[in-house]
Amino acid sequence: MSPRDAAPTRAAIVAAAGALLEAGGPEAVTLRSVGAAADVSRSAPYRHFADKAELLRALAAKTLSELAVRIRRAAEGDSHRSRLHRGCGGYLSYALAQPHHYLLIFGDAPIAEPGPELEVAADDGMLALRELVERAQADGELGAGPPRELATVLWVLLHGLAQLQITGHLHEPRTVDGNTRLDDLLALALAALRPAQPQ
Amino acid sequence: MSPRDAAPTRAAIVAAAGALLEAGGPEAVTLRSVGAAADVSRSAPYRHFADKAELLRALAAKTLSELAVRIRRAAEGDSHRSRLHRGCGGYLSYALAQPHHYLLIFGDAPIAEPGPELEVAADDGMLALRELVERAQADGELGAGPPRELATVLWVLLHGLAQLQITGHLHEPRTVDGNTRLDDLLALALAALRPAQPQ
DNA sequence: CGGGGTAAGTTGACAGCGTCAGCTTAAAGG
DNA sequence: CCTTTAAGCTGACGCTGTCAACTTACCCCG
Repeated sequence: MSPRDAAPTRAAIVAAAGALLEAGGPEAVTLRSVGAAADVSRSAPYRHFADKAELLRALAAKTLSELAVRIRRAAEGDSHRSRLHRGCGGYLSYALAQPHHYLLIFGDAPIAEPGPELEVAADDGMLALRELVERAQADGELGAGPPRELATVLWVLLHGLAQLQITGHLHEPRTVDGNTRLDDLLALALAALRPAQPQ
Repeated sequence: MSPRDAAPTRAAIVAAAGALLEAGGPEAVTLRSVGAAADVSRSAPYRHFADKAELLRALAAKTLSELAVRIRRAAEGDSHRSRLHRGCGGYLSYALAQPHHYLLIFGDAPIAEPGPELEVAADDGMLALRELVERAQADGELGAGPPRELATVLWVLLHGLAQLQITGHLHEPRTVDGNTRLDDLLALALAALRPAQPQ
């Protein structure tokens, strides 16, 4: 093996971890299984990452930047729903399509040291939401207020929906009856945020 | 030991698990440490619970019912803030005071089989939020809409705030500058939900 | 052109985890 | 008093993340 081309092996390890996470959830991602899937030994990742956590952080950064792309792309669509609604729908559908990846980013485990890569991705994600808020305010779909903080509130709402839906708490005992779908909750929330309905 | 008084040992085990969780987080709660703290051996819990997960579920039910109490108690207070605001503050302050217990209930781990105890507690919690919504609607602090679904939206918002604050994502890169506190975000969100501001 | 130097990769080992099997023990009932 | 029953204990297993020591293959410099 060559001491100069460490990058491809590193990429293979991250890719293998991502595939295992998507297929079998967090508990399927062990260093041994990742090594086997990337055709290296169980402790080869330690040459590229200090830690299992650091490996997962590399995965999280990739997913997070993808999320921002999805929000913007969804907002540009042309369904009958409002632009704000489309952007939020993009957030949710991406989160629900890759639940394990989403929870890797915004789940329980606190991010000890974000690292520059992850910070950039997180900033871009928040920027995408902020753009959404500013356009919605211009369109009169959202009331006045500081866009930065309103974007955070919107994020909090979307994250709550995504996380509770993924973990199944939204369906649990009888909080949401079978007919109330996630998208209806989103519509209801956005309607409640709409300012001063002109009758 | 007596074969008829299994209850006290069971209670001691649950209490020990709760104390360990609060003190040292989830990874401090191992069956071995729980056993040691309850003065039994490492596998004694298996006489009372099928599983480690079942032990934790017993803990979750206790915490969840306590949460409903806190919401109602906080709503009855008499600060200068609105009743809705006080109730929401009660939810958040309880979640942040016992972050590990909160994440045990509403964190990443999906609840496989809730069990009747947990269902009752969850129903009561949602009822407390629904009462809050209905009173707020009567006071004109919240717009019209189905109380049940609006309570779910409110819960989603509160959970998003609590979970992101606990995990540290809210403070992360630069989503919320140092001065913006959690309570300000709550106030902003509730203000955005207030219908048709006069003036 | 050949021998270090360097870093990637491998294997062996360790402690800690959840969990199960088999044993011991103590209290209750006939 | 002796049998039954269930609580509790110890030993063991496979799994995990992680580290240390070793091997190997490539690059650079003399």
